[in-house]
Order: sequence, then C-alpha cells, then structure tokens
Amino acid sequence: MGKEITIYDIATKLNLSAATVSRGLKGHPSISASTRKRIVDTARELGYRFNSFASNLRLQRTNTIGIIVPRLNSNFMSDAIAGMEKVANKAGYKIIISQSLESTIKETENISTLFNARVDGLLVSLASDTSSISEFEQFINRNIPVVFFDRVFNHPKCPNIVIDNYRAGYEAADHLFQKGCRRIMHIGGNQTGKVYRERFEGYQKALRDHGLIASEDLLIISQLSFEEGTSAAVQILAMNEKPDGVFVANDACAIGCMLELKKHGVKIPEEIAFVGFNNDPMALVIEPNLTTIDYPGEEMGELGATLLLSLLNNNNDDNFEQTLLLPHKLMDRQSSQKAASLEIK
Amino acid sequence: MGKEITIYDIATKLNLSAATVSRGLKGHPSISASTRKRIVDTARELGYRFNSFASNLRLQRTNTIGIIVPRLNSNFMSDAIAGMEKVANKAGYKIIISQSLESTIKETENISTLFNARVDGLLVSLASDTSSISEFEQFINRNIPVVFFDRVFNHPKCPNIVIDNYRAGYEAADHLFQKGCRRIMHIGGNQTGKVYRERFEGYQKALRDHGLIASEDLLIISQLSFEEGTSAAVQILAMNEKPDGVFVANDACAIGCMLELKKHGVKIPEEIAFVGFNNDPMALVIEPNLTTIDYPGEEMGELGATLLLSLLNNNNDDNFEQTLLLPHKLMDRQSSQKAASLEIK
DNA sequence: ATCAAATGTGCAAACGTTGGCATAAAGAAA
DNA sequence: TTTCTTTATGCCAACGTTTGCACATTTGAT
Repeated sequence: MGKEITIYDIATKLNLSAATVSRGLKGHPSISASTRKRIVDTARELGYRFNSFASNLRLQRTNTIGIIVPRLNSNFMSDAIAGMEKVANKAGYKIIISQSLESTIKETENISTLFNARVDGLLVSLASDTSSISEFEQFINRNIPVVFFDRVFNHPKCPNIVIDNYRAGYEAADHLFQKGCRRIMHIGGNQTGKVYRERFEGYQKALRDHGLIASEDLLIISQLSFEEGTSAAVQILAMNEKPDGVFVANDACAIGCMLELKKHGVKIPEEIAFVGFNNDPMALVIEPNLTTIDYPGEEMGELGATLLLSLLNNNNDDNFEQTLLLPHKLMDRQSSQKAASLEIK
Repeated sequence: MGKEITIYDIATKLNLSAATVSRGLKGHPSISASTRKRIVDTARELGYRFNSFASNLRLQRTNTIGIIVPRLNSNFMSDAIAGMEKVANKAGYKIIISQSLESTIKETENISTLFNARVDGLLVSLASDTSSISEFEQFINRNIPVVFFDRVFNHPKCPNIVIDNYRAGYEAADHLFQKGCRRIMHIGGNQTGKVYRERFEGYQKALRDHGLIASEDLLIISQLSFEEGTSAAVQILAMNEKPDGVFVANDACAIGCMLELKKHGVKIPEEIAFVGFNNDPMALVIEPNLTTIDYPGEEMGELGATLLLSLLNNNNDDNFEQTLLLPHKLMDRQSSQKAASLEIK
C-alpha cells in the first residue's frame, strides 16, 4: 500500500527536475540518451506508474475512444470490436464499450456517459430504431469525430463504414431466383435505419428485374430475433400460397424460422429455400447448412478505428471519403440448393 | 467549439466561490437548498460538464472497474458483462473491458493496461491456461480488490463466484448413466485451471460411483473449439470400442463433434448420447437438441459487480465469503434420450 | 443584551503532468 | 579571448476539482 511514485520522486532521486523526467519518459529529443536511460531505469526500479488523469487534465484529451453498439454478443460485433481494440491499443488508446441493446433511450444514455467521459472520438453502430442523430451533435459541434459503422447514418461530418447492403440484398434474392424460386419472400428488420431498408430494397429490385412482384403478403418485418423467426414460420404455415424461397435479413431469425418449418414437415430447400445474412456460426449447425451473406467484421473494426485515429491526428477536416464500402460474399450452402433438387425430380 | 465551462465560470456568474459550486453540484448538506438550485440551473444553462479527470486526480480514484475475460463473444460472457454493466452503471461506475483471447500473454498485457488505467477494482475470468496469478499481486498489494468469476483462482484475498463445476460434471455423467450409457467418454478442456478439471473430476466420481472405469482411452483433452469437436469425432470413429455416451465440457465442441459423427452415419442419441455444457443458443439448433448444463450468466455478472462494489466501499477487509456458488441446471433434451430409444427396440 | 450553537460560504493548497520560456554549459567560429 | 550556436536542463504556471479549516452571519437561549 506504499504511496504512488510520481515523476517528482524520480526527479528527486536523480537530482533532476520533474520536467526533465517527464520529457525523458516521453522520449523527448532534447533529453540526452544517458539521462533518459537513468530516468527510465529509475522509474522501473521505483515502480512508477504513469498518471493518466494528471496527463489528461493537463492535455485536455483522454486517449480514449468510445464505442456504442447494439449488442456485444453477436459474432460480427465481437469481431469488429476485436479489430478496433487491436488498432486502438497499438496507437495507445483505450476503449470504452457500451451497448444500446437496440434501445434508442439506452443509446442516448450511453452517449451522455461517453460525452462526460470525454472520449476523444466515437465509433458507433446505431440501434435499429434510431431515426435521428441529434444526440451526436454535441460531439460534432465540438469537433469530436464520430465514425459510424455497419448501422450508419448519413451526416456530412461523419464517415460511414458499411457493406453494400443494397447489393447484398439484391444478390441474395437473385441467388434464390437462379436456384429456381419464383415466390420469394422477405423477412426484414426495422426499416427505420438504412441497413435493413437497403437489404429490402435490393431484394425488391432483384424481383423486379426478374419480372416478379414483391407483394405485401410476401413481406414480414420484425426485430429478427430467433423467436420471431419461429413466429414468421407460423405465419408462413398459415399461408394459402406459400413462398418457395425466403431471404431473411439475419441468420438467427432465419434459423428460428427453418427449425419451426422443419418441425411441421416442410422440406428445406426442396419446398422452401433459405438465404440468411451475417454468416453466424449457427449457419453451419443448422441442417441444411444456411446459405448466407458473409462480411468482414474484424476488418470493418480495424478500418473504423484507423479512420477515427486519422481524424483525431490530422485534422484534415473535410478530406475523407464519406462512405467506405467493404466487400461481402454470398456463402452458397445447402439451404438454397432448390435447383439441384428440382432437377432430380 | 466553445471553451469548456468549469465550476469557476458558474461561480463567477453567481458571485460564489468554486468551492460552493462544487459542493452544490455534489449535493453537499451544508449548501442551502436555494443556492444549490441556482448552481444546478446555471450549470445546465451554461452547458457545464463535469471533469472527471480533475476529480480523479484530486480524489485518487477513478470510478472505473476493469473487466478481463477470455472472450466477449460467448453467450455466457455477454450476459455476464451485461449484468456487470447494469450494476456498475447504477453505482456510477464505468467499465473497461478487455479480452485475453485465452492467451496468458495477452492477459498479462491487459492487466498492465488496467493497472495503468488505475481501475478501482477488477472482475476477472481467467484464460484457460493461466496457472499463476502473480500478475495480480500488484493489485492485491495495493488493496485494489480483485474478484474472480467463472474461471477462478483461489487466493485468500480474492472472492470467487462460480458454479459447482464438480457437481455439474457429476450430474452430466450420472445423467448419461441413468439413460443407459455404460461407456461414457469425456471431452474436457485445459486442465490447468480449476473449471475443466473439476468438471472432469465430477465425471470421474460419477463413473466410480456406478462401478465404471474412467479409462484413458475414453478421455480427450482439447481447447474445446468447434473444430476440435470435429477432430474428436474423427478419433471416436477410429476407435474399436466406441463410447455410447459423451460428456463434452462445452457446447460448441460437442456440436462440432456431433455434426461430424452424424455425417458419418452415427445415430445420436441411439448409438452415442451427448451432454454438453453452457446452454449455448446453438444447443437448440443442432438436431437432436443438445442436453446441456445451463448456468446464470447475468446473475453471476451482477453478483460479481455487487460484491466488488461492496469491497470498494466498506473496506471490511476480511469479512467476505471466499467462494460464492450459483446454481446450475441440467437441460434435459433429445441428445441424451438413449434409454427411451433402447426401450423401443 | 450577551453568548453559544448552527448554518452557509470562502480561502488556499493539493492532486501529477506538461510545455513555453529562460538559462547554463559546452563547443565552434571569429 | 570573445561571441555565437547548440545542447541539455530547470522554473513555473496551468489543467479543474475537492476539502479542511476559518470566518461570517443568523438563530435561539439565557
């Protein structure tokens, strides 16, 4: 429980001034190599630990970046956060993580917490029903950079890092068409944000391009949970004209739906083919394995953090791309192989 | 980008001293209600935000607790962390999270990061191959409380929050026995830490109690990943005398194993029954649904945070339970219903 | 009217680090 | 030797909050 060692203690011991010790520790060029070495050695010997609060107070910056995400426990998110942590750590930044749990209210609370924690910048993936980012204005007004990823919002000052959800939605629906589906259903997420809306719009476009109609009764909007997948299946089972293919905007919901349909004897993919989204590990557990859209979580996290750090350092205010697109990939698996099974018949 | 407002600005505006403003903002009893109101109103009006660095510097505490976990992306962990965040937030604490990714080296780095961040306390679930907690001594020596949960280590100064892994292992193996298994295999995790060792020992005891032998060839030790489940299946397929039941120390590995066995035509549970551990969401996706041990993540997180906070506030140095046990529960599902299928035959 | 107690507020120092500016010492050019 | 650089270090104030102690004012009791 000994007292904390400060640079003064080191200075006293070496007959130097605190300023010299501070500079020595920081590798300032005007300190001679020999003095620097003595300082560093003594610091280690005395068990000195840097006081970031004093430093933060003095420098008016925190070397901390805040992260707000809908939930931590998805595969994508933990990859993304791992990527951010890697980049941030290397640059000497700490991270503070908070979850909105898909609630705009909780999100607002988190924003103030991070505002009061005086993070130097923010990496945000929005809750699905957030329809305005006015809460972020307090950051933007103070020139604290805000970078959105995955669940983004267009704002002239805030870069976005996303995949092309429109294109991915298009590809998913097109894939089902290529496999022989003609009544293609969509189970989509909250349409307030861009992500699920774009996936839906891509799906619609694909249908139109193939001369199909994206009719109302082939659309279910939900929160995309596993349980809501089950409910969606119940709805499907009650339909007179069932779909022959379903594009679900995330894997958990797709799997909940598939399990329930299977339980009622529906053959997948023969009767109904499925395409999901996210490439969740569960997609390889469900039988048949789920065709889904994969996208690079860790890379997105790294890119987001890198971009944020560059905004923090070079204050090239307007010299950035508004939107960065990352590639996605359709993982073609058994849940969509209807064509093959049709050929057999 | 206006300058930050400080208590001095508020004080000047109201013709008070900074000290009075500070006390007013904190609700100190010696400030009259009317003055307090004026202070709070003016603070809001001016857009004052509390400077926690100055406060931390002055008070020598950070109102931050550090969390170290093996990985964020398991269902259990995100529940546990959600529980911690809830409790910590309510008490006005921030949390800093870091992952060891099961590496003792990365864990050590995280420990120093959090040490330098001067967290007021630590909530830790150890990496699976951590065999010594000497790195934590720097905290313990300074009377910074360290609470272990789930993956724990016995240290007289550090409370543990766990489930009874020994008993759970016993119950899992016993369950398989009750269902008719007589060659019960165990796929266990790293035996360095207590968790997987205890599950293994419980399994051994159950076998002994039923007059069975836990022989070497019925034991596989691995990192318990999904992929290692696949390898385990390959080993099983190569065995002369195959097991008729397998207790796997986590669900991901159990599921990897089951999928591979099914691919080779092994009937589950008829030929080989399975019991997993963790109650991962995947356990309800695999067919047959996996019998597994469920335990309360969120509750464990809440309890851990509550305990840590109580250690921070009352410095009742020695007045705590060394080990807190939380209840677990065997979720009896299809993957272990061998007895029923035996009866049919 | 006098004194004691209670109430409300201010003063000033401390927390540990940092960076502009000043200065001392040493070497180089005249 | 004198003057000018260059190099290495020290001085000092500032960052914003907190708190022990002192002080002033009010209230109530005698």
